[in-house]
Amino acid sequence: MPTYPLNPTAASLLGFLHEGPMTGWDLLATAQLRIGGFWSLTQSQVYRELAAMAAAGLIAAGERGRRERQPYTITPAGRAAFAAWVRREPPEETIRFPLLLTIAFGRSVPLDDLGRFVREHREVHAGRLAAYERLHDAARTAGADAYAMATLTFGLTYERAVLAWFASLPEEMLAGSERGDGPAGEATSPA
Amino acid sequence: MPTYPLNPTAASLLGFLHEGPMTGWDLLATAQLRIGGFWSLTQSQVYRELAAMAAAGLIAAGERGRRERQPYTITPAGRAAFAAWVRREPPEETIRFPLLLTIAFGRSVPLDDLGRFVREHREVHAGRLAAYERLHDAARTAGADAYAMATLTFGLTYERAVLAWFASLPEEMLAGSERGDGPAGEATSPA
DNA sequence: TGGTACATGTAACATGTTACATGATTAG
DNA sequence: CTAATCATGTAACATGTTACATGTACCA
Repeated sequence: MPTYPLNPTAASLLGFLHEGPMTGWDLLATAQLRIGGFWSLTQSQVYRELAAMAAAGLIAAGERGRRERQPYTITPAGRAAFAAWVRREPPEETIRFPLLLTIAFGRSVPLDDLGRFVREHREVHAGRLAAYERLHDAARTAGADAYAMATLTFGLTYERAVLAWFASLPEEMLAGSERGDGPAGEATSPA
Repeated sequence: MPTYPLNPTAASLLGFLHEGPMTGWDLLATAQLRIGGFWSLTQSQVYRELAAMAAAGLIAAGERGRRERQPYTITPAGRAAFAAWVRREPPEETIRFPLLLTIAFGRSVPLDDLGRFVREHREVHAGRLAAYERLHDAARTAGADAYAMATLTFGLTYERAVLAWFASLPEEMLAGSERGDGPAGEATSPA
């Protein structure tokens, strides 16, 4: 066995296929829900990895269902490849946070724009925190295992930290007029 | 002006070149220090982007110095391209955290391995927090601008949150025998 | 009968990673 | 004189992104 070199995206798909046969569409949805918070993937990647893994014998295509649904089943070789992957040393995380780049070069950004960017991102994170809170509660209620809880707790912790950081920013970075941000007017700019 | 489509990595290099001519080597070091915490880049990318930007007229190569050092200067076209880039809407961040994948599939990981992975990563983050604390202090003392402080504060906040999350994990996920983890023996396991 | 959600797939390109090749300069 | 560090660059490949093409089934 030459131990086909799995990448983390492919390995995750194999991981989900341990729970039963699934189609690319289902796998994408499952992955985005369960690992999407710390491992992004796209539809295109999913189909590519599935095709590659099928060619390598790690998964087997089943019969098409309705709407051309193409289910895949994990093979013994797939289980072996996954088992080898999951016990490797995980590399460190990478974060790519474009808003922080914009802030790092903030001297060059018109203040109105910078303020708008910061406020918009803050709202996005507030929304994500709310979503994690719902997911976390639901998982706890449903008696999810400690591994699922740990990942959800990470999301919660991360989003709270990001919001705390937003709150710590000096006011100038949050200010700036509303521009293109709703039904204009109403901008109660003080001072 | 067709507004050459900058990617964030190239744009960042242009951003640093506003401070004066620099070589690829210097740019790499500068970038890793100033934005490396939230925007990873490699040596190979730096040279590739510099070559592409020079070809596009955004930067100009100066005379070679000692040791083949090749300094680049930003051109007016480069400043214009950067100015356009920096006021675009920044996309959302992407995080790719392999350890969390390993935990998500933790059911399939031998407990000793999982514990070791978690402990090792915790140490890495403790080290990074310490590094951020030093950088943050130094920057404050040196009177760095609010933009630099904001990015350093992000690093601090993020690393503290990650460590808090590690501390919140159930003990089983941190346990497991020491294996390959130093000069064996001495394992004062209590209880 | 027309729009929306489902579902798969490809193509083209951009970006990121790893490894290697080459050579200059400095410090010991 | 030799090892370490500085410094640039390329090649090959892996991964990620965006856009498009195609068709099915459901539901109002």
